[in-house]
Amino acid sequence: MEYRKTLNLPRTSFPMKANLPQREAQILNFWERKKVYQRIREERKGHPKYILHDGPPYANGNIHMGQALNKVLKDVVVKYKTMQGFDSPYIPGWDCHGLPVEHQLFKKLGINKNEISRLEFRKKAREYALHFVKEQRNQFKRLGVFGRWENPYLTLSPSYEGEVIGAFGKLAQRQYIYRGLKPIRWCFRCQTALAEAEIEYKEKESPSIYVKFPVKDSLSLTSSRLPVYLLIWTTTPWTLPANLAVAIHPHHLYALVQLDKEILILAKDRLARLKEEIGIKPARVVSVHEGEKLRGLRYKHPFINRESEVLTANYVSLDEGTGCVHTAPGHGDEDYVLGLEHNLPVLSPVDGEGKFTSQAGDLKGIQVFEANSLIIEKLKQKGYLLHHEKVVHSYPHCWRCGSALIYRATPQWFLVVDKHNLREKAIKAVKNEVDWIPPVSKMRMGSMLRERPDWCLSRQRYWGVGIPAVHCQGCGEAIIDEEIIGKIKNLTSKYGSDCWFEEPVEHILPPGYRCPRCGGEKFKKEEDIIDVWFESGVSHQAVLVQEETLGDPSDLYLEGSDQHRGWFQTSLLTSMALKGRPPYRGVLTHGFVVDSEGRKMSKSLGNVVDPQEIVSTRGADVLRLWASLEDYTQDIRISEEILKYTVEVYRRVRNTCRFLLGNLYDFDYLRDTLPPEELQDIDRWLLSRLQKLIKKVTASFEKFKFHEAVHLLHLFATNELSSFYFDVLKDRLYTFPPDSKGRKSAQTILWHLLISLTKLMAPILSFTSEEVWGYMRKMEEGASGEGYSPLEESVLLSSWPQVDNNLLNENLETIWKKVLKVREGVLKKLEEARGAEIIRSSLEARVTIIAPFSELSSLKDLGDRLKEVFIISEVQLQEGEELEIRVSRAEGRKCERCWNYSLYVGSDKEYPTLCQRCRKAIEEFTG
RNA sequence: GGGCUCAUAGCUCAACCGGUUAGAGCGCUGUCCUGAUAAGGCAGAGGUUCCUGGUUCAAGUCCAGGUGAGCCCA
Repeated sequence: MEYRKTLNLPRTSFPMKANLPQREAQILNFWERKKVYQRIREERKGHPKYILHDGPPYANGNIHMGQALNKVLKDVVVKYKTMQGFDSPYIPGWDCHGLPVEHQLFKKLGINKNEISRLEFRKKAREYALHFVKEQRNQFKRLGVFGRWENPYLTLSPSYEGEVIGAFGKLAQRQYIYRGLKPIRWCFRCQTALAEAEIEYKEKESPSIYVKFPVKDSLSLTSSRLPVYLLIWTTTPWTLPANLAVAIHPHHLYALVQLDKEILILAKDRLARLKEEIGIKPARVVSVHEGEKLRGLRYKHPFINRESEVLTANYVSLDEGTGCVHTAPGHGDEDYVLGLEHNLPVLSPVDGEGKFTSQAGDLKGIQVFEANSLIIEKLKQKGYLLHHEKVVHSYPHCWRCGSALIYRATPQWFLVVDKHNLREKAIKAVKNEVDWIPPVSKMRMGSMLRERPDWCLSRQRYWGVGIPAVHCQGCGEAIIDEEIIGKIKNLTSKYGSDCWFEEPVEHILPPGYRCPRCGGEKFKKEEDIIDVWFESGVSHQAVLVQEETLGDPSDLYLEGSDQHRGWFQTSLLTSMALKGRPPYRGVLTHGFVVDSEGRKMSKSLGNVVDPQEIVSTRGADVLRLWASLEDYTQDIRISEEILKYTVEVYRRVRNTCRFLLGNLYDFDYLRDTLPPEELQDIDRWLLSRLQKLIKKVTASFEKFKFHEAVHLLHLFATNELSSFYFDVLKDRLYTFPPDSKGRKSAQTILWHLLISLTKLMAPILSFTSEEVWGYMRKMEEGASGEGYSPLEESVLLSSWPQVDNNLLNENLETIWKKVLKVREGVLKKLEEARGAEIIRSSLEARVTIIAPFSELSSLKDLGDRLKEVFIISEVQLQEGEELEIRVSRAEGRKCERCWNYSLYVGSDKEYPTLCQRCRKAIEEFTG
């Protein structure tokens, strides 16, 4: 007889090979068809809310690994909270305005700003942004991310834009907004401001000059009667008319160096190089002073009737120049910031064409680069030029027209960070009102807030929301008026931000409007747009408040660590200023995706990993698992090796599910479940272990430590299930009569396991858990024969497994811990016996355990079960001094059906190849 | 250059307040099974805890410096 057919071997159509790319498509389809996300919303209505507010990714290009990671982490949080019973709607958003779209589009069109009208361009930009919103939406959905995808929030939607203007207006009303000068990169050929991304560095030849600035009260430094000069170095002589300070390093040493008939002040450490490079011949070093000591020293401008003084700054470097840095707040970033600190005016006597204005005196009308030689000549005549040569250096150029750029100060709109103690309040809120994960974020946020300058809100761009200000044509006054802003807000909310640029100014102004300063009647609209960071920064107003399913403040913002300066901060500042509290109760940050060496991804390094490729070759669940496998508080590595490992973990989980499904084919949960007291010891033990797993995994999810949860699940599947419990169970599952108590006891556990594990992994392995869930439902329908399953239609509609304290059994766990310890020793001895060719399969073995009485008792209690636990054919227990394990060949013959060795085999005439146990089973089977 | 941070087996992670011989899983090697089978079991080999110095009876853990890397700013 073919006894194999009398066994209850696993049966399932759940495939071992996942073939995720194809299968996931079907599951996505299932979710869509069954409207699972919508049904979650309906079923959670009225439950406590958990709001994760989506930081809008930029609608430009396909999604990259970082965005994929970010969205998956968000999805894991939302799904977990949902299964925990929260009403956790997720409304994804996109950042649609701004430079990257504008820049990319200009590139694509092959034109510049002057070759297209603003409105025409904006129309194209809109299409461009919306195109990528659509693309990215599909890519995110493909990752299995649940959310209100059909109606996301877009920063270019009229209602959002209206809120942006409203927020700007309110801040202005509360005097947070002012107008000031700030140097920006300027292309005088294109007559436009340029952003960092639009700058190309190219070699350029510039003059390199060393200039002497006469010191006024040199007596404080030296008793010498010789004239004393600060020696500065610059490659932009044309910025000298705007010189308002000399910066030196506070902690470096500066030398007074006597030349022929003069004394120069320069950094001591530069002296040797300068002797070499420009050939100065010092007679002697008069004295040496710490930079700090020279602070406040006054000097005369070399050709303008003006006095300024020496300031100290940490950015002063001794790598080049003289250590005395010519400072023109209107012509450089560092200069500007230093100037702000010392209340220097932002002098910038240069117009949009790059020509000097009347502020530059007799240089008026001369183009700045052409003025270089005139200025050098002037310095020479006055005797202030120490040295002059030419250098070739890397210099910023316009990406479009290729001309050299200049720094030029222009009027900009700012948000004052110190108004009404905003900065202090924000820092306090960071400290006391927000939960930062990981905790170091708190410090980082705090120190960034402490240091940040006022927020420049204006951009000289096309693609964004116009700043709702008007300028009086008569006196040039820039006006922000509550009434005007109210009107713009309404118009914009209805028609979108184009209306600001479309409508003539008269339509916007209230009838008979006059300039509050000069009474003028003619106005023009502000042309600048609002910084996109301001747009996304007010999403708490435009989204959290406006969307009735959400709420303000939110529970969590979850973004990459770059958002400490970005969204976390802009959102915090605007919320503090508008509402006096943060927009979030918690902030979670993750690191950046880097390669196997920990280096960032870049095209030039050739180490870029594409999420879409992972999805199409290995599946979204693999990507989701990868995102959950690593500790995201640090940088997250990805490589072929790591992906292979991820697939291995996935395989283990999948096969565990398959084994469970395969052994439950004839199990009807409602009919066959045994109550705990009727379960076998080992089964109750496993149930206790499962409760602990649920407890630990839940705790990990609560702490957002997904990698911990994954490790726990993987470890459980490997150590407790695959290598022990399942292995032991096989004999009972396969060889016991189908409806025997022993087998049903095992199956009861398997069912518990399957349902719990499937749920525990659902937030992460959403596709696979849904797939498993579907098989479970089908099984249930089949078993009950009623086409009805007690299981929810989707695992994501089900609830998180609860720990059943009644199933926890410390006593059992202690006993089994001992048994497992002994098992370890047995396995080692079995391996030795295998090596000595005494046995091959462990069932060929007979094991004798000699141990002290105290150790022996728990083993004895197991009785016949003990050999099952060791998967051997015979076990003998003996009392002895200390633990000893002996292995020999089992007696008797191998049962053809269960493969156990027994003396009974051969004794039965009817079933000569069976053991006693199988004989009974067979009778049940045939009878 | 400044702010914040990281570095533990080939990989992913552990190691409470400083306290025995730094632990797991995967991978690797060997091996068994062929009734989870493009599965599964067992055993074994892998570590100068990035480097240098210091504090301490004792350092992966604390301190200083260096190297490499990341985010942000300049």
